[in-house]
Amino acid sequence: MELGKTSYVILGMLRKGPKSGYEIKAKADVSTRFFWAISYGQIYPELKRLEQAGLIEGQADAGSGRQRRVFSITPLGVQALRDWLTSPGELHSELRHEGVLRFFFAEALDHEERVELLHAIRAKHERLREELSAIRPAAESDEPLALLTLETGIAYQEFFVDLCDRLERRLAEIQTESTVRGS
Amino acid sequence: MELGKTSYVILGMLRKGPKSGYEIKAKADVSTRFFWAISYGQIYPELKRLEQAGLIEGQADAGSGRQRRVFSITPLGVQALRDWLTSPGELHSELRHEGVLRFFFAEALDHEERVELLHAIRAKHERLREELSAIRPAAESDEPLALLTLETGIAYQEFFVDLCDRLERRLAEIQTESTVRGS
DNA sequence: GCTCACATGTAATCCGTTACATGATTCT
DNA sequence: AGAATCATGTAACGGATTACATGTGAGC
Repeated sequence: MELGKTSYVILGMLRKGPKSGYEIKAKADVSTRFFWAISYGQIYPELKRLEQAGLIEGQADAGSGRQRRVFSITPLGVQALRDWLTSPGELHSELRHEGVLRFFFAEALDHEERVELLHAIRAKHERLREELSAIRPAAESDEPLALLTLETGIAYQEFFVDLCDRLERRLAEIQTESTVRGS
Repeated sequence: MELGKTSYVILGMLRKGPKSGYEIKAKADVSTRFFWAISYGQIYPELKRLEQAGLIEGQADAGSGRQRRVFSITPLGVQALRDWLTSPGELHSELRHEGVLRFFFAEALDHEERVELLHAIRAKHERLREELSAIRPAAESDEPLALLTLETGIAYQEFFVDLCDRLERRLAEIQTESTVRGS
């Protein structure tokens, strides 16, 4: 069976312990979401596929009062996860960033509007940074790599915040130049 | 008509001057690709749509020997571009980064394998940084914002290169701790 | 003459989101 | 009693990639 990256998100989450589809989503929303998002529309069908392939096993949850299926990873699943983690070849990575895209085309704007754009981008990343910082205390008891990844996420948001500040200064220089020369 | 971000990439490119679909792709491949990629499969159908909507105009190219259609942006198209550039609301941004994803799940690996993973991620971003640096000289004569955006791209790749170095050091600390304690 | 870059397009497919539908349990 | 959260799923849709098909012009 062909496994997509999403399958590995699920396998990886289950390797940390048995979980329901709902729990997988909840955990992903405070961790992998920031560099690999997944949705219910993928999770439930994929759980079915992975079970059929023998990589995970589901069982009706007796313990909790709720009616839910909890999935555990099988040795076969652990092997599939490990194989992916160590497989050579292209590490897929892509970014879709409307803010930078707009900035690239901002020659069509005037100075004021460009600055506003940078402020909007900055605000967005600051919000994300705070969101991640809020998660941090809960992650401190976690596995060390999960915490390192979270810190990476925070640093990533900070990169963009600092970037906006830098770009605003550069923009001011450009503006002064053209004003002095009189355009 | 509904315009997606891809439409604005095309409008933005045409605002810098008339171009064929092929040229739009070529320009995008050395600029917007790094934060908003587009493919031929989107470009040609979209050119048709934009022309029907009156946002661009195509004309058979007489000048060059080749048979191609060159598109120009119309005043309506410029307005649509400006409207998008200044529109408030969510700035879409998403990242899909297999390297960080793997690192998050690297608890399933041993120390050696984790370091190898970081090296692979680092190598990838270093390659991208060099790719962008190679483009730079050609962009120096360009519009200042295009150059600033390119520099942003270079800084972005550098962020990941530095990140890998930092993570490798952190990994070494973790490894030493657990070795000393004897696990 | 051959190869490479220029040039345009479409169809199949994949991946993922969104919206919807449904219902149980826990908390206030 | 009512709201919020837990919980599972599917169908429609949208966006984008890939592979394929086809042909021309320029330079070696």
